[in-house]
Amino acid sequence: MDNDNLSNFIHDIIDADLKSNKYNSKINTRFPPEPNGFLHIGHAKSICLNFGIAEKFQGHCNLRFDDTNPLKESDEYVQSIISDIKWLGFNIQDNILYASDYFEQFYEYALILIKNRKAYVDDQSAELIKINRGTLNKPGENSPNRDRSVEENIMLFENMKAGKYGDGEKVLRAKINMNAPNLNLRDPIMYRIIHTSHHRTDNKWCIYPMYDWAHGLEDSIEKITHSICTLEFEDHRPLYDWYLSQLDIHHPQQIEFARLDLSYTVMSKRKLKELIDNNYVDGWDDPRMPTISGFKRRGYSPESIKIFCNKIGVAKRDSIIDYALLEYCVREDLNKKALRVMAVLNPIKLIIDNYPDDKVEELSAENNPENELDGTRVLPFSKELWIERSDFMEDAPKKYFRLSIGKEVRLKHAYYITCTEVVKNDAGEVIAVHCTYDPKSKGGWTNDGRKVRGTLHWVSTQHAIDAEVRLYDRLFNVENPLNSKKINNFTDAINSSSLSILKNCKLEPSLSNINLDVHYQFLRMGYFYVDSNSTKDKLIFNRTSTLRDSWKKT
RNA sequence: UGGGGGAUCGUUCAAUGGUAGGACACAUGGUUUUGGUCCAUGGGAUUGGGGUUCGACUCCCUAUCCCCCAGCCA
Repeated sequence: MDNDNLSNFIHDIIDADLKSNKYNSKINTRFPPEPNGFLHIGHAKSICLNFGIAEKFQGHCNLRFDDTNPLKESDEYVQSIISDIKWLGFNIQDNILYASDYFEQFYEYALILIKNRKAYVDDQSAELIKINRGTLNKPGENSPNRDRSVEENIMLFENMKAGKYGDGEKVLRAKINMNAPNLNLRDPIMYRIIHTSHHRTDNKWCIYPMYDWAHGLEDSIEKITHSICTLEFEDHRPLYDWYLSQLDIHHPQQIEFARLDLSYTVMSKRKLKELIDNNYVDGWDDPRMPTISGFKRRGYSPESIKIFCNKIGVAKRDSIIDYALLEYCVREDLNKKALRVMAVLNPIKLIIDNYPDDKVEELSAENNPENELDGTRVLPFSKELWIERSDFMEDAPKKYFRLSIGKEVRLKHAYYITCTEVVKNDAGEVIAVHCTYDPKSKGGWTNDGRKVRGTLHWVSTQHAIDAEVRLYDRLFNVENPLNSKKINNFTDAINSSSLSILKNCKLEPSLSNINLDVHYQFLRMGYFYVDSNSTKDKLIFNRTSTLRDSWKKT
């Protein structure tokens, strides 16, 4: 990945900081997910940004779990996040950290703020705190508990920690300014009481730090230099800075960028979970999901995701990236590495009348025209073949290069054939096509200068293996399901045909010894990848993407 | 209408007072044993109005539009 050439406004800031020796020339970043869901491609953007900066500037990037809310988090999510980041190819062996490992330190820091009269325990109910916070246009009102003595605050805070109060009975608040125009500064809550066991600290704690209190401290403890987050945290930066200044500890610079949004999908963990919970998709790794695990199962390569993340750029304005760009990136990568094979998805029979009944020929086929090193394989050829239903048409339009009666086409790697006759069932559906072949065109070529435009893929019926193939389309019918005038709820825009399952597909026999981790190109049909639920007895392929198709029916 | 951000081809990212450029998408050709790949060509943008300047996407004024914030979520 050549990200040395990458640049964006954050790189510019770092360049300037390096020049002024702001952080002793050591650059540290972090990727801080909350383990409350699976990672999606928006996270991949952040991962590539943060790990990419570490690579480019010879620094470090930590994976740090922001596990400050036991109500929503679990080890299952921790494990999925680790595995997704490893799959993307970033080295995190020694860099997996947890906010929960710093809880003791956070507590000590809180005591310092209390002693400096910068924090107090508040007994007000959640409702009251909300009311007294004021509104966008109205200033807040001081809590009656705001001026408790240091001693009383320490005692109450210790009691909070010791579990003497129930959930919501007390909170620790920073004493800043209830009149601040920035709502985040109106005595924000630092600790709340939650009597729930935590996936790592178990029942050791019943007070848990809020994001704003914890995040800067985590960054500071880890000696992060550039704390990169998304735009909605711009309003939180004054608070981030306030906590660190009060404590007078290492002070990273928070920088905000616009999160990734992709057309025809949704990107919030909450919405994705809603799709799962309501059975619109099969789970976090459903191949239609914009999750890392979804893309993996769909057959995207980690490289294609990284190419994409580096191509979309980093800026501060809200934008929606065209899904077509993602598809371009996966095609670009897979075109180089996918092994070409032949598979007929919607089969009809092709009978070569002048080919000997029992003869079987072994033809040689290249595995990848983009890479000679991928070698060749052997294809069995015989009198009866499967071809694609859409490759025959009775009344073909002018520019149809495929099969219709009287027309000659090439069978890839095999022979020229000319269509002679079509067989239909009682319902008028085509069930078989007859043709003759030209024995002199073996390998799919003659020297007589004949022009044969169409080339079809095929599979010998007696050698074919069966498989199920799953075709995927966009999950939503509108570009921006969360903000579309055409619909009320985002689920109204779900594409009801985002999945279609083909159960009668015929694959060339070389696919019987399948390699699970290989990306295939089914010739002329697209890129395909073995599904994780595939078995020896029931082979299942997912279509990663179609090929670009410049042929448009009139 | 309190505060914080942001407006550049259809989409997205650049241009840091000096020829508005790239990528994707689209269109048209060429090559081709995949209607793939590859190659070439084309159309297409500075939110509006003023100002400063030899020169403005960039600086100033003004108007407009969009996003975020009133969780004991992150």
